[in-house]
Amino acid sequence: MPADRGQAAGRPTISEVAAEAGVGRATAARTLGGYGYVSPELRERVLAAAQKLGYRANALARSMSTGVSHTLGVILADIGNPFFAGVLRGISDTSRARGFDTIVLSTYEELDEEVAATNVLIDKRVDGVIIASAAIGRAEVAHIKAAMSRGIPIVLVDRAVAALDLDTVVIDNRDAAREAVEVLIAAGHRRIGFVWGPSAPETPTTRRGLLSEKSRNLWTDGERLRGYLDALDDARIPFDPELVMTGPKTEERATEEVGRMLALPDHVTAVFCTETDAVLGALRAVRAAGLAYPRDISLIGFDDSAWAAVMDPPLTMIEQPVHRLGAKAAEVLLDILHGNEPEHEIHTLRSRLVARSSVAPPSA
Amino acid sequence: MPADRGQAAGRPTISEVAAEAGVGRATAARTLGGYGYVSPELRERVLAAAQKLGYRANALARSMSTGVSHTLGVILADIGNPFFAGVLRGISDTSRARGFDTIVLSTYEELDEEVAATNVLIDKRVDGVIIASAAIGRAEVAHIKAAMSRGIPIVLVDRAVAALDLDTVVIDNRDAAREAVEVLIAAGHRRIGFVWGPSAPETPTTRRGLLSEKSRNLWTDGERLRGYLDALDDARIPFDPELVMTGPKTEERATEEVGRMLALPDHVTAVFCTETDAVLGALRAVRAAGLAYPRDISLIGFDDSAWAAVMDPPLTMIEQPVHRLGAKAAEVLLDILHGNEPEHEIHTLRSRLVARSSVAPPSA
DNA sequence: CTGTTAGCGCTTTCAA
DNA sequence: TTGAAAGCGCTAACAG
Repeated sequence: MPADRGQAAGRPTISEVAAEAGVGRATAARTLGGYGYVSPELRERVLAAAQKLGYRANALARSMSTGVSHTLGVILADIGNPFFAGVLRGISDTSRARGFDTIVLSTYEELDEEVAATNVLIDKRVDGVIIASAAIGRAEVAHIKAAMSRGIPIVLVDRAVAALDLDTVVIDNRDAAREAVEVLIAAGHRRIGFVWGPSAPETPTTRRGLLSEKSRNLWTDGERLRGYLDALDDARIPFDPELVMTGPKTEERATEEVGRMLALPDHVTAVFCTETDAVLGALRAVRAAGLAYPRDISLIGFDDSAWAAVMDPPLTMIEQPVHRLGAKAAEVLLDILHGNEPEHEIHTLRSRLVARSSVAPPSA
Repeated sequence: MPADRGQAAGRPTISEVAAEAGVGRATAARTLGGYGYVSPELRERVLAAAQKLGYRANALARSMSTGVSHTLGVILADIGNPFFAGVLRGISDTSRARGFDTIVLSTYEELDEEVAATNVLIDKRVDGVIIASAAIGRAEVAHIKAAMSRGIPIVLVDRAVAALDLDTVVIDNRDAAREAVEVLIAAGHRRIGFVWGPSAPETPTTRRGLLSEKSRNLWTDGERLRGYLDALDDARIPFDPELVMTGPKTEERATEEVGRMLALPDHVTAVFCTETDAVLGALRAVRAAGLAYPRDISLIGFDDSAWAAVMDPPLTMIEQPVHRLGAKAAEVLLDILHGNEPEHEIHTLRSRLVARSSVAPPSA
């Protein structure tokens, strides 16, 4: 075996430090590892030797023998999405402060990727995992259950999964959506578009169909749709399937669909958007139709952004506590790692409707 | 030593698989590790045993003996910033495709954090590091040189560091800025604001002061400032320190400063912004002054966004190939890990000025 | 082609 | 208090 296998040039080991200091391996390990008793004298010598050689502990070796890697795994839909980027920042800020680093994997809502990501994290022996899962039904959670049965602490973030008894950090999407739609209703709207709805293979036209698992809603999407329906029900406004967008969840599609809703004989006078790209699409449709908000149409959307505030007029948006969402998830996970493992619960954080100027009464 | 130290419940080792299959450790290791020769027959037995026990290789142990962790370290300013989130996505997409995962650390432009992050990555024995360094002078690169001397391959992204001979992936910030300012000049502007400039302790009023190291420009900021100056020089427009923002780089400050430039007797008729938040601040200042773009003032900014396209009027912006920046950095690093290590070079990617509607001739 | 054996660098008993 | 020695799970010589 080549002498330098596994160690590049100039990476002294604890044995070398011990030799340099003229003490035993264990003594060096104790002082450098910060555990056990060591006389001040030897301690000094070891420290000096370590300093001289530029010693840095090999975290891998340490993890091997302690079984703790001080690394957390994070599985998200898309690290390039501002929402998840914010969540990740929350996670990494708080875990870093407690001495943990993070390995992040994006799934792009692909269940296969999620499974693969889970396996990677298991293999790398992360101490715990935070995951925004795309899993919906019981049939899709096998990989998570497998990880659980291996004793890996897991906390869910952004999306709850009914089939899993796990700590979960979310906002009340249903309530947030209901509140937003209520604002629209209070302003006098009755024809309110919903963008975007489920990307079902075939367009469901009933409430049941819309909410069914087959239409493959993400949990958040389903909740937001329910909130929309709640508000309609409370105001006794009949549900009209023509006012909910279906199909691929893209900005382009949202533009088309809002365009369609705007062209209906009994057209929409307001649109509620469940995501940033949906808002963008709606905005384009409004402009393409030669209309202006909030005069001709009112708008409220999910996921506030600094840009929303500088739009003219500024947009009324739902703000999620992105950083806090991640921070809380990390806190809960770290607590579990610290041995505090009470009942698993769902931690619901508060979102906030930021009222600006994209809502007005419907034009006569 | 407790029997289960380092291994949680139900994590079979290769020895257990070997035992179950009734073969030697090495044979099991060979088939599971995918190296060496194993007869089809034994191979089958091992695979079956592994399957039955739910065996997953311990990547940590593997790394210990091979000296390869299949993990890349990434050090960025702020993972919550859309630019870096995009870069990270590029990095993680391409490294993931080649079997590498990433540990990400944010520094918030704090050199201390950058040093700490570097150490963490050294300790965790990542195979290579990609870093957007805040280091400027020779005095600030010790941590990177230390990592280099330890034999860790490093590639720089987004920011070049003159004191370091490393592969570097950037865009030509100077040229991009020059091009943008030239567009403004071509439209007839001569009083062009620059937001934001260096956050020097005291406001430098000379070109030299502005560009000096003491004013602590990030490399990108310095380059963009140079590009601005280049364009001015080419058009023989005198440089006026009053038109460059100084102080903290925040949206609020940008609002103040653009407000000030707008109120000058010989006020600005166009503003060039070097960052998204600067654009946002400028937009607020314009509105606060009761003005409208591009009629009263023209605007061009760095870092295009989907929002910029739906503004009314849409904003002319400089688009950076964020994903590509990250992807290229990862490719270069992975190539080095693969043994291809030609000369270190600076890879300059193309940015693009996306002409929309925020530039018009100055109003008479 | 297979099994034995010796590490990788660290932690942790255990006896001195 | 300190050092010797075993072990974490895997890879890789080497002998058979």
